Order: sequence, then structure tokens, then C-alpha cells
Amino acid sequence: MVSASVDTPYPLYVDVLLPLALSRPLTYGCPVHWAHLLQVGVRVAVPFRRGQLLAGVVVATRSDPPDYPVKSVEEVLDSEPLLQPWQWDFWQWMADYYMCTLGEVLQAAVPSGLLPQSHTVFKPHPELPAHLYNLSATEYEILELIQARGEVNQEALNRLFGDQQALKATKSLVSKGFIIPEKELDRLWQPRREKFLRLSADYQDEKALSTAFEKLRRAPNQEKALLLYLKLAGFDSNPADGVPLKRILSEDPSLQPAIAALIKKGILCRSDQPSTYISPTGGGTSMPPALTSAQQAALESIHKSFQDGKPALLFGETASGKTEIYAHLIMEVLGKQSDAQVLLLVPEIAITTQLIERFRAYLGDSVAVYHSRFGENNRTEVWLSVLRNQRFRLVIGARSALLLPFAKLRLIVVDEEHDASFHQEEPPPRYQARDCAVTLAQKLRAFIVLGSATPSLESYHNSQKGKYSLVRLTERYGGASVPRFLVVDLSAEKKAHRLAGILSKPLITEMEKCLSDGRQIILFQNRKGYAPVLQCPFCGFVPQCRHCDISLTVYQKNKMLRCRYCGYSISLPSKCPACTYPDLLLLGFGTEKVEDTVQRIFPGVPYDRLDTDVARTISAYRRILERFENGDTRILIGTQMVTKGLDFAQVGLVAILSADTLLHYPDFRAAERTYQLLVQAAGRSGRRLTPGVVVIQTYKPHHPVIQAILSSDTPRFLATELEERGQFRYPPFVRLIKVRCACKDEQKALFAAQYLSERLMQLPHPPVLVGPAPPPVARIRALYLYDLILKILPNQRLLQSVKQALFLSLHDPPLHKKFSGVRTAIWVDP
DNA sequence: TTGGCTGCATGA
DNA sequence: CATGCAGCCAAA
Repeated sequence: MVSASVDTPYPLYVDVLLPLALSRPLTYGCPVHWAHLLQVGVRVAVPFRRGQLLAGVVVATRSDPPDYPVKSVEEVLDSEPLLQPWQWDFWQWMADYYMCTLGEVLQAAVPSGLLPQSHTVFKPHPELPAHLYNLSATEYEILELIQARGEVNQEALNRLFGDQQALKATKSLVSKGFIIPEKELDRLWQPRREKFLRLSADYQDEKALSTAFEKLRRAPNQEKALLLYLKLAGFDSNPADGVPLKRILSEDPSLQPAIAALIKKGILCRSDQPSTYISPTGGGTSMPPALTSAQQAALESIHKSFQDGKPALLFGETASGKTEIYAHLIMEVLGKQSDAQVLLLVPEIAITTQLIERFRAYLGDSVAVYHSRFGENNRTEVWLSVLRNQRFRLVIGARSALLLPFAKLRLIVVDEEHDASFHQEEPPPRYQARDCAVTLAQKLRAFIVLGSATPSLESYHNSQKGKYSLVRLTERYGGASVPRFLVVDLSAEKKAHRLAGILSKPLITEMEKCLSDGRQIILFQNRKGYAPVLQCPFCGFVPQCRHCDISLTVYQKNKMLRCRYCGYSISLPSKCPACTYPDLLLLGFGTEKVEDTVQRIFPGVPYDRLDTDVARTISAYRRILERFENGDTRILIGTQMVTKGLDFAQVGLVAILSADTLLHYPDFRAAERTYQLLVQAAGRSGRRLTPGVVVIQTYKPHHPVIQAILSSDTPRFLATELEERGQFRYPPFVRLIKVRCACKDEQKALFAAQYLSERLMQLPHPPVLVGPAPPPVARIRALYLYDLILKILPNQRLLQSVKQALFLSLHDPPLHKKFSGVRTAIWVDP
């Protein structure tokens, strides 16, 4: 028997990109019966490792066999490509630029519903062994379950019996010949379909219909059902499709058998119609408001920069009406080409109903929303619709929307371009979506606008160099007024004993004034929980995380101590774990503690807290905002979340409870970020004709950033900050690459980082190296960390050579041998 | 990255 | 001699 073992050549070989961190696509053979379906961009199911099935995307096809044995493509999942041809080039650019693998980009881009994986299903063996006596209790139970249900998947068993137990038992059952494991691909994503009812062709005219009623004389329920159908169909503007079955049953669920009978008699017939997971919202009837002359001028400048083929940086003060300009641009582009697509990128949290509703008013159901917290089905539907250029004209999305397969993208708008959430920290690809958007626009010859009231120094610098064109918009829109700033010196307040927890006397006074005016208050504190540190005043003991080098945060409500890095938690001790001293100190302030103070000082005033702890889901987040919007709550206490994208007319006071935690953040962008946040927070206070108040509490009232805010001269702040960046060699004057070595063994992590640094020094033009040094939190999840920061002059060639050297060193055998167990991570433009 | 394999240490 | 864990390496 030779024939079976001979490696029969396949008619076709395909390189398949899998959604894993593999360094390259893998090659599979394609059997004849699939070959005609294969083309670049279609999905295939392929075996991976031992029996696992995985969906991947075909990157290339060829007819010559590789010089190693290959496995066969199991199934072709598409008849049309799932990707646009330009995406390969763009993804490759991302992978090269951000030093990650293509597979990681694939994973970030494609909704997981479109990349199914296999799971194991156990079925009873057709010929069961005669003896059951050598089975353990668990094995016996599992066998019974499998026999009863016909098939059971591994996950279900894991849930019932625990991972270890289930795995052991199934393994043993398989080897003893009781059950057979089979790999099945997860159910493929299906477009939604809905059951519809309509009148059969034979009963369309009035006469036929009356004979139908004739027949139903002795079946009152069926008669009732038919009447109900006719009533609903009559109201339907397009009864050609019939009436959704769901709608009929929602009127009277008891009619189900009657309807079944009507179908059986051939009076009604059932049909499956394609439907949508994204319910229609209506709208699309209004036009964006007319522009003021200042806005019109800005719009024209943007047109001009488009003609020059440059990205436009729209630097418009808070409330200068940038959104109106976006709206006009978008309508223009869509007006010119009816099949054009537009992408509006927004920071994650700012995907508020407010912005979406605004655009739905103009564009109705052709507005899609895309971000990670939207359901898998919705995302998949948006993906396919954007690919085939159906339905959606405008996609409003968070950073990952940039990876959608646009068929005809003509314009990208990046709103709040300075916002940190455009940068993906983890997992790879670690990319900056704003910068990627610029590259993508260039590749697709699409227009691009970056908008902000406080541009990032990178973008501002680019506009000064002439790479982007700067469009200024200084006039406040609709007579909006500038808020009044009040800086409170916390050290003076403390000396005068005028601090109630974290609320200073002047702040309390402003709050009282605001409340008696019938207006609302936002309190911002950039810390979750009750207090960041618990300390014993007697022996000084501070509870630390077991796995991270950080003190545990106190959560008073849940009586817990919790690590903000790894989630490790223990119950709140009532006395010092070291010396049993009973009165422990709660140092610092989190939002929970602010809540307590507010409750104490303003008893009876309704408030809410908004941070990731309470707003876990999008619906919880919305509920809290709704309550605030209709005035059910008067005070909103929260973290970053409360400073972004919320526009509430009744807010009269915004307070930054501790500007210092922002200013002292160990990051070269601390000043920039603080400035941006303060401006953004200020934008939340006061609307139109009623000026608002912004209270900034700080121990450093003379800090340049605070002073800059008071003068509200953003260009000047940008200029001075740019000067500092130049002086201390920080972006945008140098490019940064951060390399992190992580290992359970601290020495090993350090040595690996040192080794890398030595290798990089040997380059003909070495980068400036900072470190290796431990980051501020030097151990996370039991891994010791060492960071190496490379500063590279902004020169394409240099950057390229450094990246290459870095790549080679990381994949170098000596490094792997000597430093096995060291994990590395790279951030380009951190 | 992940899982499976190898080799070594521990335990009945 | 079985079981567990760490380190190593290929994945087609």
C-alpha cells in the first residue's frame, strides 16, 4: 500500500493568514473541488496543530508545491473576498510601522464572528465497549450525558465538571473507545432573517378572499387571525413583503396554531426575508444648520487644503462649532457621489448618543456605529455592508473602525484628534489610529480632517511644518460664553482648615450657588474607588498587591482592597494586618470618597457616580447620563468619562478636584494631557448665554499649565510646550520607540534589556537610549519590567534601520537562549 | 501567541 | 514508575 501515503500534489496551494501572532502566513494545499472558489481575500477553514480548525484569509495562491508536506484546506467559506485589495497594503504598512504581525492586524480588524474557530464535540462511539466497569464516576456521568444528548461540546463539560476533571475524563473515555471527538467549526455568521406572512397568490383579489372567509366559517380563530393579518397589512406601507410574523404574534400570541392552519390551507404563506440586526432609526430628513461666516471661511480653507492634497488640521476653540463644519463636509462629499463612504473617528467614550443622533437627523439609517462594545452581530453586519457598499454612507466609530473594508472611502474626519484613546496600548497591534488615518487617506486618496480645540503637539507641529494645513476657527458659535476660572490653592485652604475632605470652602460656595440657580455640577476626580492607599498610622504598613508593585485601592462600598493593574483583591481588613492596630488611615481620594463627602455636605441633593466601576456596560453608562440629562441628578461625580463628549445645557459648574494628580503623571505628555483635559472640562460648563464656572483645585496654583489655562491662549501653550519638547528631545522632535522586557526573574528582565541596548549601540547611527529602567510600576502580574526608550531623529531611514536592528535582536537565537522566559513588547510612537 | 513535547523533580 | 512543571519550539 503505497498510494495512500504518497503526497498527492494539489492543483493549487494557498498562503493563509491566521488571526494569530505568527510571523508569516502558512501554506495549505487545496483539493480540486475547492480550487475554483479560491481567490485572494476569501476565508478558508484550515486545520491547525492537532485537529484544530481555524478560519483564516487567503493571502496568495500558487500552483507550485512547497518543499515541505502541507495540510489541506478543509473548507472555503466565501465566494467573494471578505477584504478590499487595498487592505493588504495598509495592513502590511501597519505591521511594519508598529512592529507587529499581520495576523495581529487581522485579528484587530475582522469581527471575531467572521473568523470562527473549532470546538470539540463528543459523540457516543457507534460500537460501545461491552463493559462499563472500568469507568470512574465522572467518566460514567459524562458518558451518560453524551448518550442522552447525542453530542456535547467540551466547553459545556468544562462548565459542568471543571476544566481539569472534564479534560481528564473525556481523554480517558476517548482512549477506552466510548466516545469519539469531532472538531466542528463554530456556527458561521448568518445575516439575520425574519419570518414574514403574506397572502397566497390565489387569494390576492377580493373575490378569492371572500371564498377564503367562506371556508373559515367554522374556524373562528383562523378567521380572527386572517382579519388581523389584513389589518396589519393594510397599515403597512409596503405589504408586498407581507407582515412580520413577530408583529402578528405580538398582537395576539394565542393565534399561533390558527396561523399554522392558515398556512396549511394555503391561504397564507410564509417567507423568510433578509432582515437586519441594526434596527432602523428613522430620521434623515433635516439639513445641517447654515454656517456662520467664520465657519464658512474655515470650510473653504479645508477645501483648499484638500485641493493641495494635504490633511487639514481644524483647530477650533471649544464651542466654535466644529461639528457643523464636519456635517457640511460630509454632506458635500456624499452629495457629490451617491456611493461614497465617510468615516468619522471619535474617541471611544465620546460615541455618545448625542453625536450619533445629530448625524442620524441628517442621514437617517445610512449612519453606522462601529466600536468594540457594540455587539458581534452588529459589527459583522456593518463590516459586510461597508465591504459591499450597501446601506451605510457614514460610519461613526472608535479607532478600530479604521480597519473596516471600505469600498469607496472619500473622507475621514478624526474628531478630538488629540485624544489618547486613539492610541491602542494593548493588545497588539499597538497603533495610533489618528496617524494611521492620515496614512490611509493618503493611500486611498481620500480627504482627511483632524479636528480639536487643543491639538496634539504632533499634529500641530505637522501643521507648522506644512505637512498639514492649519485651519483656525476662533469665534465661539451661537454666542457661547467663556467660562469663569477659579483656581483654589489647596495648601492655603488646608492651613486655614477650610477643607471638607477634598472639597474646599470656595468650591462648596460655588456649588451652593450653582444648585440654588437650579443648575447642575460635574466633579472630576481621576481616581476610582474610595482611597488609593490604606495605611497603618502606628507601624506604617501599607497593603500591597501580591503580584504588582502597587498599593491596593480601597473600595469602601464592597469592603475590598483591589489592585488596579491585575484585579487581585482581598477583603478590607478592620485592623492592621501587621500590628493589629485598629484605626487604619485612608489616604488620598477616589470617586467613592468624593461621593461620601458630597452626600454629607449636600444631603438630599441627588447625585450619581460615573466611572468604569459603575458604568461597566454601555447601557449602565447611558442610564446614568440620561438621569443627568433630564435633571434627575444634580451632581455627577466621575473620572475621565465625565469630561468627554457630554453636552448638557444645565451644567453651571465643573470642578477638577485635584489637578496635581494629572500634572504629576509620570509621562512626558502630562502637561499636554492636563491642558487638554482642563479645556475639555471647561467646555462642559456653561452654554450659550449663561456662563459657567470652572474650579481647579491644586497645591500648585502657579504651575505653568494652570496659568496657561487661565489665559486661555492655546496657541501660546502649544508654543511653549513645543519649545520644551525640543529642548528635552521628546516628540514631535524625535521619534520614540519603547521596548519593554518582562520576566518573573528580575535579573533576567534587566539583562535582556541591557543586551538589547548594547546591540542597538553598535548601530552606525545609534539612537539615544534611555534606560533600561524600571517603569513607575515596576512589577505587574508577577512580571518584573524594564523599559528601554529609544529616541530617534525623525528621519525615515534612521527609523527604519533602528526598527530592523531591534527586530533582528529580538528574533536572535542568543537572546532567546540566554533570556528565555523574557517577554518583550514594543510601542512605536508610545 | 499557543500547545504539545521533552526532561527533570517530586511523591506513593 | 506516575504526575507535575518549566523550558523549548514549530505551527504548513
